[in-house]
Amino acid sequence: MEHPTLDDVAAAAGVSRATAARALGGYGPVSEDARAAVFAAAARIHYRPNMLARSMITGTTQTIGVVVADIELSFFARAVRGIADVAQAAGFEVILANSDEDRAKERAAIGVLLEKRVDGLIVSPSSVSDSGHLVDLVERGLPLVLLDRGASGVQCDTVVVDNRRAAQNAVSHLVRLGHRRIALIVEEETALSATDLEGAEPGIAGAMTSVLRELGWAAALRSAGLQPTDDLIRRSPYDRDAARQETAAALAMADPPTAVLTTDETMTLGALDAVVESGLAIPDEISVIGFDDAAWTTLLRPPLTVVAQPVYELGAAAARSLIERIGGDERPPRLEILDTRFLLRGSTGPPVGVAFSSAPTVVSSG
Amino acid sequence: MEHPTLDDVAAAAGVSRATAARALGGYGPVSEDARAAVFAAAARIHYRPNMLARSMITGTTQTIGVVVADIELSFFARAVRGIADVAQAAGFEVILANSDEDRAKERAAIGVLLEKRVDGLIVSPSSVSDSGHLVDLVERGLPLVLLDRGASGVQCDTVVVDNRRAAQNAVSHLVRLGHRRIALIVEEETALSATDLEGAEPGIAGAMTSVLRELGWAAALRSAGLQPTDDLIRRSPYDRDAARQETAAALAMADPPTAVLTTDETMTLGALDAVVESGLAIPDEISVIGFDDAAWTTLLRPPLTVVAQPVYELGAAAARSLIERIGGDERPPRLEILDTRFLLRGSTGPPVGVAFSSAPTVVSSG
DNA sequence: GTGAAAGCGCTAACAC
DNA sequence: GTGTTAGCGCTTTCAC
Repeated sequence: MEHPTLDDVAAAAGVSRATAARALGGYGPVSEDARAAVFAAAARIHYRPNMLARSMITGTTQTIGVVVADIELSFFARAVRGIADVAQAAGFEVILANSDEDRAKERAAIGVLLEKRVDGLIVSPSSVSDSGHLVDLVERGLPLVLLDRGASGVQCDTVVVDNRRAAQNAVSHLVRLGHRRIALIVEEETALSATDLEGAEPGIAGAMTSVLRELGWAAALRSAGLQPTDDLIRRSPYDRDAARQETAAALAMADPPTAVLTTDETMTLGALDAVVESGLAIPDEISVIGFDDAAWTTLLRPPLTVVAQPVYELGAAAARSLIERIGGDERPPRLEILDTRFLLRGSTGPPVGVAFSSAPTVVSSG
Repeated sequence: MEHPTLDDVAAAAGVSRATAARALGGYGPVSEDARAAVFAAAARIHYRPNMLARSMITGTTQTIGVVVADIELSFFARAVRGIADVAQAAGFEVILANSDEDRAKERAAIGVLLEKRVDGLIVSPSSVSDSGHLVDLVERGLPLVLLDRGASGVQCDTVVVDNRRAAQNAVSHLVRLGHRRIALIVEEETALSATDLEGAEPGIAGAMTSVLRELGWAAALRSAGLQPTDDLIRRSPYDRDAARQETAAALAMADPPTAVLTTDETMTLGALDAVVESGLAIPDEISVIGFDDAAWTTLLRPPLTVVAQPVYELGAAAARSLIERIGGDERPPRLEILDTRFLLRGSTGPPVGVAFSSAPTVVSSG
């Protein structure tokens, strides 16, 4: 039989459809004999409930939609694994869509997910400001959790790290080592970096991660009496080779940086390409701090000092929140902020000509 | 309105349900006026078709199930991206499940996917021999494509690379350089490596990739008159640190290898950990070839020589096949073999005491 | 404890 | 061209 139905089971067991449904569904009263007969029949004819039919009635599909920029990036791959594990343990499946940071793709993907009647959505929004479609979701009452970044005006659970502070800590470490020229290799924001950066500082989830990391970098410099000048901000298309070029340009300046911070794995790879190419010794001639603790960072000699995000946990936490919401949790939206860790390894040291000193005097003398 | 239905649209447009359906579905004859009215009404009340209801009738969900070992591994992340791109372009969504190479999880995942009535499945089977559940799928007529590995007795499209030959080529290169002690760092197969390795050699997709790579390694040695002895095969749990330990043990032998081949990224990371720890110079004291062209391999000094698989394309090809099958393609099952590339970079060179010679005499003298 | 029957939202015959 | 109608496979009253 192609797809045996409940009727087939009922017929094979010699009971009515209702009885078969009750037995299989484990609800309502069913006699032992009937139960046994139904289960035997179901097994015999390889019955599998049709979730589509069930979903039409119950209104739940036990499916969540996940929209990330690109599953190929290890950040999202790991986060999705966190989501999938929590979802699966709770009896949910995951439909995955890639947005490539493109609003139109994101909107389209969400549209399809809606038509498939997912019970909820986890989205890593491609824009902080252009979030009308997300607001719509919330207004319709569809459970939504934002992952990795916030979206302005969207009243829903959001799971992030404190990107600003994480970057600020990393740069402060460099400042403490005596660095005064600290470059930032950051992906350029297509839309709103400029507006976000002037004016009031966005909240913890009020901008794209790279913008917040840039803010943290700038804040650390300022609080050390240093200027986050334009020549130190190296904006690059989101692409390893572009990052390499920007970094190379930075290193070629008359007054080159003695340290660089990157804002994610792709930028780190490009920056290191340039550093390796330059022949500069790490950390003696140039200190490097990467964002994200990729597996390969410990393989380098010296191993790379990084800002590590709890990536798996970010996904898992998002899934947990979503499932609670699907379960009917009506509490006010939460902003969940997970801790980053600064992993001090070997790629950072005092700049040339500065003997290491734990005293901050080296810094304030600038 | 929570979820406006087709009836709501029809009512709002002042037509019957059938007309609304025809207009929205773009089939059957509809007058211009009616069309316009229906579309206007649909937009006004934010109508979205309920795919569940549609699927119940059409028998197609426009959804494919994908079961891989672990989306967190960059191999699968990239393959899934290939799948998702092709699927999405053809109007399909992807439901993702991780099996962790566990047959029970794989079976369970497929079961759920079946209940959700996916139109087809792409599976990276966790076992080559225990494939009854996959045979069932094929017998039921559900489109199935195997990714990265075959499964015995399963008559369906399979997309792989020639792992045996890829490994053989890599090792042959080392042999040509003059190496006579070439270790293999390979994940241990829980079940069937032993049986697979004695007896007749399995076909191109007749075993797990690591087994085939091992076979290739052994074949290359034998055809150079060398013995693939047990001390050179280093079987490790699938874990970076375990691979490091096995590699360290190999390097500590009285007669240590002068070259090592690994069988995937995780093994490569562990092996390199050990090599770096040992202080041996690459390639002067030890040559290394990795399997899979991870992004970081070009960052190392020297950059790593690797066997590169067309990972994205593997996924894309699987999705293409699957969608053809879903579309009714009834041709006999195909085995699609994509080409690997041997990327000669800096981590390979002649062994200590062997001046480089392009003549194979160095080899045959062994 | 069990069965008959209604109906989820849609498509697809089938009449008009 | 348009409307009416019968289901898809299931859950869930409601009688018995």
